[in-house]
Amino acid sequence: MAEEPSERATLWAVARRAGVHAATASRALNEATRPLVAPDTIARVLRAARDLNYHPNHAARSLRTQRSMTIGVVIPDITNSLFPPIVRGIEDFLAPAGYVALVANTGRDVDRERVVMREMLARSVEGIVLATARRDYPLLEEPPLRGLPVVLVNRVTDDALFSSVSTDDRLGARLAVAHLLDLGHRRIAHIAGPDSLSTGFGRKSGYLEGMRSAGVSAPASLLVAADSYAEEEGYRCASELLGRRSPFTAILAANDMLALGALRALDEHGFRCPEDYSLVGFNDMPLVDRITPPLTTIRLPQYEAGSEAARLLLDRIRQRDGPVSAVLLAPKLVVRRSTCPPTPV
Amino acid sequence: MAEEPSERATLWAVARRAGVHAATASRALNEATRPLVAPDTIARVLRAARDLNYHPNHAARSLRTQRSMTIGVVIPDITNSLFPPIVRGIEDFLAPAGYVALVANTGRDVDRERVVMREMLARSVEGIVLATARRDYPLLEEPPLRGLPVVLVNRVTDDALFSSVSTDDRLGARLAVAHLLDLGHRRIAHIAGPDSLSTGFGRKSGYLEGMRSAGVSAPASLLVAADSYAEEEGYRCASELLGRRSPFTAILAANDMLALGALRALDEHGFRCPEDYSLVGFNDMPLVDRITPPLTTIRLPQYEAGSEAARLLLDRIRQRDGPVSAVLLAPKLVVRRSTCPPTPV
DNA sequence: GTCCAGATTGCAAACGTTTGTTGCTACGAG
DNA sequence: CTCGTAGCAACAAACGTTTGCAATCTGGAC
Repeated sequence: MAEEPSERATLWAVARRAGVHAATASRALNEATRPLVAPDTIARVLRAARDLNYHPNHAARSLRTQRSMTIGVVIPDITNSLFPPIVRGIEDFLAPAGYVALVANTGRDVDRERVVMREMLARSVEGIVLATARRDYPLLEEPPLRGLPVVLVNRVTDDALFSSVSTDDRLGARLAVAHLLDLGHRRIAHIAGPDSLSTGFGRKSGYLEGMRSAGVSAPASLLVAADSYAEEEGYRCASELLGRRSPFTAILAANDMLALGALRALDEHGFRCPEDYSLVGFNDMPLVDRITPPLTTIRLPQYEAGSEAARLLLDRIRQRDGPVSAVLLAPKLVVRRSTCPPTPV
Repeated sequence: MAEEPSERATLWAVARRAGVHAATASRALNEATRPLVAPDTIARVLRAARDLNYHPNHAARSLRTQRSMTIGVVIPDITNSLFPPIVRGIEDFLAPAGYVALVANTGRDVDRERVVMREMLARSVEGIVLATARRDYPLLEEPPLRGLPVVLVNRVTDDALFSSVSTDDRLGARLAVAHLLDLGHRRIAHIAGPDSLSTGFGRKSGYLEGMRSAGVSAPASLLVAADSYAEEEGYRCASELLGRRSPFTAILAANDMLALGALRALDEHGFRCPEDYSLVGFNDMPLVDRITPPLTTIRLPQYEAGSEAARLLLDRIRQRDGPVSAVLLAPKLVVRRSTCPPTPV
């Protein structure tokens, strides 16, 4: 009775116990090849495998089949609350398919991205989900990535060389602008995100479109560009807007962190939100509904973006020459209390 | 000139180009065995490897060396802001050592944990960092994990069978209690976390110790237990406290989410924080400094906990029979505006 | 009775490394 | 001049799978 399965059971062990050749055991164990083997042999093999608590050696299988059942996920920073839901979406979709994700944080460092992708290639990932794209992103065309399935998420490149899943940033910004216009605002400022990112650029475009199509002017004096999505930048940009001579009654920030910075600036200048200035953010980060005032913002379907990206990637892995598709998800305006009609002068 | 490195270069290709045997190339490429080969041979091999853009096949190496250079990380939910810093701490420590982390979310489902660990074992992880431990956690003693290096992080088990890294929860709670006592509070209520988790239990113990050692009574009427760390539970527990006939002037919640729920309860009952009730949380989640009122809380060194856990795990992987150590990190009281002296009646 | 098709299974070669062992060369000591 | 030895490189055998091909067997049609 001395069970001693301390060493991991090998396929040969299973085969021997079932009284067959390893090749037969292999065929019996794999769904796809199972029809090739006789029913009672299948039963014997399965039983032996269970008895020995057999689990196939992943490395050996990878080596033989050239498939790692692993995909890479490259994000700027998991600590940024935008990304955890995306990562979960990816993993939850991947898991049932037997895939597993290698997640790497690269900050905003392109060199680091290069290193990380090499490392992933060394581990033979079958594809990569990339959340670090810039609008112009030559990295993707460098040789090491040649032919590797890639799906962009959240941020996209200008040229649609790769499949992507993103939120309709222009639409989101237009929704926000429309909301402010509805409330009666006309002088609406915009703290734009980096032009190099599709999110920054798209939201700015949406803002401009929204204003223009309503026949409201959006002069340069109402526009200020943030260098990054950091709270500090929001503070700086809002302060700059307030310092300009151009009056406004509302601010649309390109994301919630910028909005939080702007809120702090308003506060320190002795202004109240929303009474003096309405404020709209972007992303609907956790807890922005609990700050003062609860932030009106644009909600992005992040989890769906993640799982959709994973779906696209698996499609592409299974069918290398499939179509390149750019999925646009719809954002949603969430009205809270950081916006109200402008106070009449 | 027709460079055609489309197929991944193999070690043999490198060897051939350098005019040596694959074995020699292997030795030249690996730090540890490099001294065995002649200097100019090393140079030739290195050069050939660079020319061909050679990257060793991970699966083949794993198969041969029986080492996957991969560790598993099991957490309840990456979407919970407590965990991203921990995961980063782990990954940042692992990366320089050439290791990579497989991260899995299991929710609060023990069966899922089992499945996930099996999957990890199938991929031959060399160790596991576990953030899902309960105080009584038989799963760890089941055969599949036999002998696999495991390090617990954040939550620990009662019996110190495995190395662990956690914050000193008792100390944290005592700091919070001391702070409230300093302010003059005497009737301090506690919304405790689940007793099944070391965090819930430890913080409750710390609360009781803190009260007792100051000679202040902590009757059962001031204690209420949450079933989970959900905001909703905080709301329920605070409402229950308010409904009881036992007066109090401050609440120590076992974490920030519970505190947020409590805050909502106070609000809905028409009480103000901190004027009517002081409130202390635990964790210092992002943005709790921006809510109203900014939350006084206990900050945990999460990133350090992660990297420390990774360090312990690597130690153990390299030296299987090393000592079992339980690292306790020091929490820190962060005073904000949700606490103030009790208002005299 | 012969032959063929179909159903099962076994055989053996790969996949790309690492590493124990052996073989070669040259050099210094005796 | 011989021998031992050090330094270096090659050989070959693994690691645990999968899979094309060949081999065996069965039963049925002619």
